Amino acid sequence: MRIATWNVNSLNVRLPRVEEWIGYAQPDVLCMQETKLADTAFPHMAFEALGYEVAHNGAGRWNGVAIASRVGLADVVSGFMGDTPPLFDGEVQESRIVSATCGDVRVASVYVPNGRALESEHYQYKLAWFKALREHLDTTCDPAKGVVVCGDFNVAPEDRDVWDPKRFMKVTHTSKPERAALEAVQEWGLVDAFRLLYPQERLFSYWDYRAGDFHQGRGMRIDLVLVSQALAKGVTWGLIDRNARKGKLPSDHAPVLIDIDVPA
DNA sequence: ATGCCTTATTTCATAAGA
Repeated sequence: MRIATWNVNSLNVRLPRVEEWIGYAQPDVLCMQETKLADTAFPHMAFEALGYEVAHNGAGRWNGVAIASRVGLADVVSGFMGDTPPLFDGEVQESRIVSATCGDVRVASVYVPNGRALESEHYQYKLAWFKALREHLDTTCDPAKGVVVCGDFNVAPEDRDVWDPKRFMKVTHTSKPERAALEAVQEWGLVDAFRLLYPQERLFSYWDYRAGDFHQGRGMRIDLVLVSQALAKGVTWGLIDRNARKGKLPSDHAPVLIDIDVPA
């Protein structure tokens, strides 16, 4: 199974690039984030034409996550669970996770809140959201089975996952609490598939649009494919498709794809 | 030291991203 994750930064704008990419990357499952679409506006026909079923959780304007699959799409769940209590008083439920069973694998597409700044209430929300993700896994998934949680985690797991750690001292995406929150999710029973394939490499999945950051190599690795132990043994190949960040109207993120021999 | 760009919308200005 070839599974991929891509923060598309508006599927309205990016649909031609996504269609092109599906054409040559041929993912079995493509998780997308920041579709910025309402469910009613999702371009289902474009994906059906390519042989994919899609589960989408979106309210328009902000956020929005999707799973496109050509190996089946069952038991779709939008959000954490039907009756997840709000993370804080007055929370507007945001569209940041959708789950589905594709083939024999339970897949989640996640878009972790940005956090904005260490002193921001949005940072506290980010940490709370991570905790809710862990609880979601605890209550709805089995770590002994085939599980993939992929998406834009808005956390660089280690210093080597940012272009210059010195410049990430007092900002989000690299702080200890954020990394601990990500680790708590991984401790449920998930490993970073990219690091299985590339133990040392410093490769990135996001580059700011500004200041030529992409061509200067000023990036971060914040888009992750986390796989359960049962699947980790079957990870055979993968890459971050840096070419998809080039050219006309690119997303600011590149897709990450991973090939897995899924045990029967 | 900071912004640089891109997107969507309650659009010709603002919010958000990371």
